[in-house]
Amino acid sequence: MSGMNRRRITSKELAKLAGVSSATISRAFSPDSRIGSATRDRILAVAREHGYQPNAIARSLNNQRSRLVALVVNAIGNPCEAEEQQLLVHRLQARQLLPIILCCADHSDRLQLMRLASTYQVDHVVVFSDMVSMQDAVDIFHTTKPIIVSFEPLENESVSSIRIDGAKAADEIIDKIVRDGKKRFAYLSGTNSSWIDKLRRKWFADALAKRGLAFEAQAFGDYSYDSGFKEAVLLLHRDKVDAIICGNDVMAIGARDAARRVLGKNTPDDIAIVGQDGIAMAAWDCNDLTTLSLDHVAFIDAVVELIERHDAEIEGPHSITLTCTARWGSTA
Amino acid sequence: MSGMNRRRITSKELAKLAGVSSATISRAFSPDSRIGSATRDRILAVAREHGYQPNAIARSLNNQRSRLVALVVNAIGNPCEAEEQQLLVHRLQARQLLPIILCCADHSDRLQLMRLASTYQVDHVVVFSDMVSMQDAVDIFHTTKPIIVSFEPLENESVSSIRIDGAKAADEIIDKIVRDGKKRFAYLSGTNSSWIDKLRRKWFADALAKRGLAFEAQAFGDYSYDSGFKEAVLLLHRDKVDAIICGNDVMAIGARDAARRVLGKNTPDDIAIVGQDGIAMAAWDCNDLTTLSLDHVAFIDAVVELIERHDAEIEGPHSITLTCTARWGSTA
DNA sequence: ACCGTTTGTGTAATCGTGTGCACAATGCAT
DNA sequence: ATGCATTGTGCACACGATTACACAAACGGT
Repeated sequence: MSGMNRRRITSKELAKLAGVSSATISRAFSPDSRIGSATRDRILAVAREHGYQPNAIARSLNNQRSRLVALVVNAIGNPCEAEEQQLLVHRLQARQLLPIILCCADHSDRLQLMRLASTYQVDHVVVFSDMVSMQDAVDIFHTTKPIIVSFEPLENESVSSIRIDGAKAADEIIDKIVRDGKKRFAYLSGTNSSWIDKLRRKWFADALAKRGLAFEAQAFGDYSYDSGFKEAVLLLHRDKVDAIICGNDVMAIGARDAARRVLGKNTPDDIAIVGQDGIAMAAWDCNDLTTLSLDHVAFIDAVVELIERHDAEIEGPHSITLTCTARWGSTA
Repeated sequence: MSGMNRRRITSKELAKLAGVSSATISRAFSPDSRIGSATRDRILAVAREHGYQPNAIARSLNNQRSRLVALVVNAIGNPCEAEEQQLLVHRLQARQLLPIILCCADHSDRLQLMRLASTYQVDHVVVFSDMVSMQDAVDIFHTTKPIIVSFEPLENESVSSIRIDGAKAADEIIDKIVRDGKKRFAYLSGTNSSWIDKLRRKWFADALAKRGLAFEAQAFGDYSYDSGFKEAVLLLHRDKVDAIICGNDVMAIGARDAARRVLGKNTPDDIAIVGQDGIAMAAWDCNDLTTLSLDHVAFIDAVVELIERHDAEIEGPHSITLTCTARWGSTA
């Protein structure tokens, strides 16, 4: 039992050992299939003894279903996505689906990476990353309708999507900050080219416009703590803003640290800082961030619902909309 | 080109379209194989036109190599592992290997999960998690020698391992804290049953013993911020300790917050707090943690080296040892 | 005793590639 | 012109499972 056997036993060999045909072996492992219960028990016993498990690769080839799911993400470590990734992986595993992670952030040729995954005949594709275009995803996985996490309405027949709406929550947050007397707002983007970032910014810009205000400055980071820290120093020192809306929570923490450490300004009295995502870390005592938050569980529920709908071969694209809420901390 | 075609084209169909046999199609996609360059160009053109890519599942079945790698981890979100996971996934992708994540933390039956992955004939297995035993990993992936991230010397023929040694760094850290006048030490474990945790604790316990001291209290958390916070309150209030060594950085941050918030004690004057892992967040200005740190890049380099050695079919187990270093912050 | 149905099993085809072998065509040296 | 090495291509089988079909055995009802 222990140690390393060079080769894995096949159904045909097991068949010989159990004195049956390989078809019967297969049936022993298919829950509802015509087979004598005595035979099944005997086969399972012999199988266990020899460490036999049906080869999923061969089964996938025959079935035309791999039970693999491609998850296209920006990065793994980034907490904004990590909590959702963790939840989704858990839900997939419970359904006996295996996730293949495609990590876009540091891979030079994202399209080639997606093509590689598509050759593995993945059953589902979930695109979390805003670094790949919807059209590329559709073209590359042309037999597998992708599920796109989108912030804007996508009108594409070949895509199911989850839309996220934070307009109302952004309005509440801006309302509070303006009533607190802040006047000069800046937006700290996570990237300079992503449509997700553009839409998030629009939620806050609209809320400001409603009150006759606008962003007086804008900076571009890379969703990291360090970039939040560095850009905030510039915004506070050069542009003299007194409120910074950040593209995610991690940059917001960096910005808060920069304000406190470099300029000696504290939240929320001297300046207001707002994050986005609602990661667990934002609620830690040392951070206590005000943030535009999304219910991660509801979010992943929506993804799973789309996957199931897809599994059941219900035709047509489908779209689910989720709304963000404001989570209040002591930074705004 | 755009939109969704129900079925994927096969090599036989493409063969008909290009006026060759399916064997020639296959050769067109194999870099060094005897084929006329004119034929290859023509085939690749037709393939591109029809969106043909060879089916990796079928190829794997034929090749006996899947180019899939199973990564057995505790969780995805947990920053301790996330940085390394990110690095490793990047390196794998550069080698055209696809990672399948097995997430142990929240899955009730970890062994079944590993068995599922093993049916996909993964080429390599990397076990990061301390929640599965070495023997289970060897038994389940009996044709695939696993690579185990271990903290103790493993003498098993069927395993390659990476050992991590933090004894010297722990000694340096304890030395500093003792010279600062601290006397009552506590250890805050991440789990109550893991051998990784036991060994980490031993590094510090040995360093204390060398100075005629010992841990006066021990608590068990779950590697999370909240558990660090809660257990630290108990340790400080009930056991009156003045130094807490934590099983990872995240719990250390929780403990620091608890000390400051609940008991009004500050580091490093009133109490000393030490983390482990050396995650990026530990170095953030708001944390500035003293921590037993591991060079993540060197660590992943070692993993990749073992994978390559395994790929080249170099026989025999191999083991690489890495040493931790102390990273000084303002908490101890 | 006969017929229809149900049950259990084997045979053989299939999924889409890769590759050893055979063989024709070409190039080169004598 | 002959012999030999090289190149390019097709045929056919293997990889390891699933499953439609066929068929024998068992069973129940009249």
